[in-house]
Amino acid sequence: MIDFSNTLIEWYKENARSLPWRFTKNPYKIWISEIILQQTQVKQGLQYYLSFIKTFPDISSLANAAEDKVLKAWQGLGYYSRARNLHFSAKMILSTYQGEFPKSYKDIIKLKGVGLYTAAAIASFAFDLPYPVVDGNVYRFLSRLKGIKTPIDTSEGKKQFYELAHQLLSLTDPAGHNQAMMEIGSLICKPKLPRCSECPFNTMCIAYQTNTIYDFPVKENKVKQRKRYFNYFLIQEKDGLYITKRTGNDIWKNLYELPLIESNQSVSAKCLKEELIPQKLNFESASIKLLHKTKHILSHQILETKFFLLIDSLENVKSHSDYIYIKQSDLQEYAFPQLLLNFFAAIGISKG
DNA sequence: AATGCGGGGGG
DNA sequence: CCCCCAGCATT
Repeated sequence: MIDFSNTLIEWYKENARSLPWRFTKNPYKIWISEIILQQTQVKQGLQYYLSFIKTFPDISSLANAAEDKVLKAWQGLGYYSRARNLHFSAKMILSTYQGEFPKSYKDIIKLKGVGLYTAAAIASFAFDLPYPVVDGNVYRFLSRLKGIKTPIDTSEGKKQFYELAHQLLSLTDPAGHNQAMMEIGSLICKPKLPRCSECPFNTMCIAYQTNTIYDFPVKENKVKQRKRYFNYFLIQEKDGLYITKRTGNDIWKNLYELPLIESNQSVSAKCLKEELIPQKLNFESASIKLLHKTKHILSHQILETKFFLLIDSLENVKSHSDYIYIKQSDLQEYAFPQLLLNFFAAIGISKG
């Protein structure tokens, strides 16, 4: 296995991308980068990393911030529980570890939002500890290299790939080895059109040698998408409008949005005006007009969304204690889901 | 073991 | 349209 690791690390030295989190041993910065890069590509995460570090340069600045500010820094990136967990864990490091980032794998993995992959990444990159990283890139690379057909999304598969990665891991340079495993998966052993001719392992790669690269990795789980119907209401007053905070265990928890009625099918303006708005918002004499219509795709939900301009008496609006009146110019102070940002941009009210 | 959680990109 | 991406928490 020494040969494998040496070849891998040599390849990495020649081909690694220059990325900001690769020039630091600061566990805080490495932590932030790893959380941002969960299920997120480098191209999309890079700017968020730079601005996040600028806004929250260290553990205490993150821990002492309001959650709204942390979510605002995360706006548009998705999987917002990552931001909430980062904030929670920063406070936890302050109170439990006196502000010093934990140095052992067993303490690192106790942080909320840090699982097997991220703990191994932080432990190896920041502290040179010999824990193997197994992410999507590594699954793909190793499954092709060894011709492993165990589905990667089963506990048996996870165990098998973790053990293989552990067995291959360099003990002299676990950090470089781990970076290299993911980088070769990302740059060479890509899902589509992998660059096998440039791969230093092509002569020993089972998938390449048997011309079956697209048979790997094997996955079992099928994702089903749920359809939902959102009806949003733009309620304007003077130079401002009403927004509300999403609570509860659903998408976009703790982000802001417009007053909403969710229906179980597509509904007309007439139906909203005559039935749903009186029923759910208690507005008896609202007049509404369709402004914008869109389909927003999440990985697991399809949101058929309509936006209406709603006009009603001020007393009715104000009776909703969870509606917050803000000036349009203050929209940028609040974190909105991408769906709402798209709407604001489409009708030209402010740039969030 | 199964499910929920965003959003962008590529073929 | 499809699948993929530096995963994790909850149940």
